Amino acid sequence: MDPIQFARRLLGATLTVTGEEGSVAVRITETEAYGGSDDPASHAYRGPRLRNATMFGPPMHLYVYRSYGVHWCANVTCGEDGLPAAVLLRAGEVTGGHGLAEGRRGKVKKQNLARGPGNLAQALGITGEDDGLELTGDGRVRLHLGPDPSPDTISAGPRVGVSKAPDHPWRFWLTGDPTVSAYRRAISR
DNA sequence: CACTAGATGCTCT
DNA sequence: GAGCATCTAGTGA
Repeated sequence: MDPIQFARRLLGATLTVTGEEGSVAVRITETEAYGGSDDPASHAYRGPRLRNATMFGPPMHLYVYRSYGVHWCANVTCGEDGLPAAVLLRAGEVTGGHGLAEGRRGKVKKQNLARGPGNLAQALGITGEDDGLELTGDGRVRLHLGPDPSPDTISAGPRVGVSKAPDHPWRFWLTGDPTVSAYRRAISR
């Protein structure tokens, strides 16, 4: 599927991760689309590498990479087998397993538990070991798509933290949601 | 509140 | 050796 369409489709979806300590569920409120050889900001732009192998695999799988040495970031692949495309999960609202999420994140406001890609992955307990997991089965990580969100609740803007292709408005979020990350405040105005 | 700067480790040049 | 799909603490208004 086209990553841009898929990024919008993922808004409002619920991602559940079950570990030994229990489950944490997150309602996704912010996403970013990444393509393949046509997207200079994508990890897949320069072709397949060890790190991005999952992006070239089948759709509806979890692609996890390490960012700035310390953080994990979670993506959902959406391209057919061999065609790289993925959607980065940038922020969400914790809807289940608050205690577990708080234990992992430390003392932060509830709305900030899964605010930002690194924090979202940490609250859910996602690490590099989860790279390549299937999302449609009943495994450790499950994605539950909700109804297609109506377009007038979605805002779009340039992607965050990306130096290339800044003119691509491929970041999407639910308008006005308090859990959306705001490092680069009000962009597309 | 708004903004800046540094930590941190892996990947590619 | 540079450049990151980042986060937090700290400063100044």
